[in-house]
Amino acid sequence: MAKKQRLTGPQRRAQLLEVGRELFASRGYEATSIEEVAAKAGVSKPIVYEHFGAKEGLYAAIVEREMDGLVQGMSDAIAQGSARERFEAAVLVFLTYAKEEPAGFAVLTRDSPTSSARRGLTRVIDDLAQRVGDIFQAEFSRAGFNPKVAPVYANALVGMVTQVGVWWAAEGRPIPLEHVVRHVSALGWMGLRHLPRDPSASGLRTKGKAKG
Amino acid sequence: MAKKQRLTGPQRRAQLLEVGRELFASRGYEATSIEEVAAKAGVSKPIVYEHFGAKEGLYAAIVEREMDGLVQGMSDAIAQGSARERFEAAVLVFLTYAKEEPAGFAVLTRDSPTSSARRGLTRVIDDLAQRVGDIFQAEFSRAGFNPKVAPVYANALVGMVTQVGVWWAAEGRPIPLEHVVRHVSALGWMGLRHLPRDPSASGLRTKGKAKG
DNA sequence: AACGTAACTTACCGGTGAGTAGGCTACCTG
DNA sequence: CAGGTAGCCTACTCACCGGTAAGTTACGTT
Repeated sequence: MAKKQRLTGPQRRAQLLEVGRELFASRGYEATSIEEVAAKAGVSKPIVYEHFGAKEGLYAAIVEREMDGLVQGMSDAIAQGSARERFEAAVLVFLTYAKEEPAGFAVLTRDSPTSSARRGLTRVIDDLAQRVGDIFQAEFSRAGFNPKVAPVYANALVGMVTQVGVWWAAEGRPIPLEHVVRHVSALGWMGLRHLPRDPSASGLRTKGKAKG
Repeated sequence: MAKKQRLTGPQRRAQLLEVGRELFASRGYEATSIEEVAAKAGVSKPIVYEHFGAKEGLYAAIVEREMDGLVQGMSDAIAQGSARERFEAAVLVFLTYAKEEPAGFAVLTRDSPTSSARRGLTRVIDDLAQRVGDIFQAEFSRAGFNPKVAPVYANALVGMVTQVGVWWAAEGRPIPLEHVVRHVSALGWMGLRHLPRDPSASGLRTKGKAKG
């Protein structure tokens, strides 16, 4: 136990976000109690309410922070390059995030509280898919495809990467990050039909942080 | 309100499974109470416990039934045909299930109870991915690929179809089933690179029920 | 009609967890 | 040192929910 010490408001707030993220990640929203969060932060319950108002407030703040970091990283990744390079870069950023921020990743892939039912799409990943969908929509129109089906592809790709990330994390990352990125990229880009026996050569840049 | 009427054991059990499925689907596991299930079935709490022992028992029974139906349908679908045909057939069965059994689909894609932590893999979809992975493993070895990466592809494909299904259902199915199947199949088979402008001709059979 | 039993009920216990009222304490400032 | 205030705590309330004990009612069978 660290020495019980008074923190400033912002410091305590940041610590609570961190602790809450860990707990929501491992237990899920409903199964995590504010009491637990407070205890793990070495503080009493009302402090949490002072900072975040309610349980959902804490959850929302955590999700928003994670979302921003991830989306920011992905936006940077797809800013330039060929279509394929941008695709690979996006996969790389996503899986890097899954690796380096496992708790944040777990929160984003888990269920949200039932009450926050924003416009039918409840899960957070849907939000990400929608952002990708917006990008696709533009590209599709430009390339002469029917833009109405853009969300299908956006959701397919996001779901693909997400599920791989979930499996990879749950399994203790049995395969190096770069290999996973290459295989997923190969599948997304070339499809099952033209899978290369060893998908390696692709001018892949190996750096890329997800959080700002 | 229907006339309050005594049912036989099996009848009541079936009704409780149905009611429970609906509630778990819309609220999630933790946020659904047995009292709610009992009330919606027009019956008192102990009846539920008589049939299923505990809350998790009811949940497990529901999940198992849904899983069996879905996996059965998919097994049938991939029993014969070329690789591509089997792939398309599997996608068709999966999305047909999402369409015709929305509640069951929602239960399967939602979070599971935290306590049933079977060896790290908690979510049900992971289970499905594993079954697909087993199939892939064999095919990969046969085709001279590294079987260790088979799960990557299995999870990628399952995640792809799942997320499309979630989006499609949440959005009120804005696109006909056959179109979604064709686009997803095209992406999975040919990749982003060789997307056909109108992925239609493919000898797709349009029937296929998920449940037995 | 008497009986057995399957279906069902009321009424409770114990525990947990969200959220709050009101007070205490360390520290900075004049 | 006086006083304000930011950070913090104890001690509740209230509601809900999982699970159970014990008793009641409908109904087919002999």
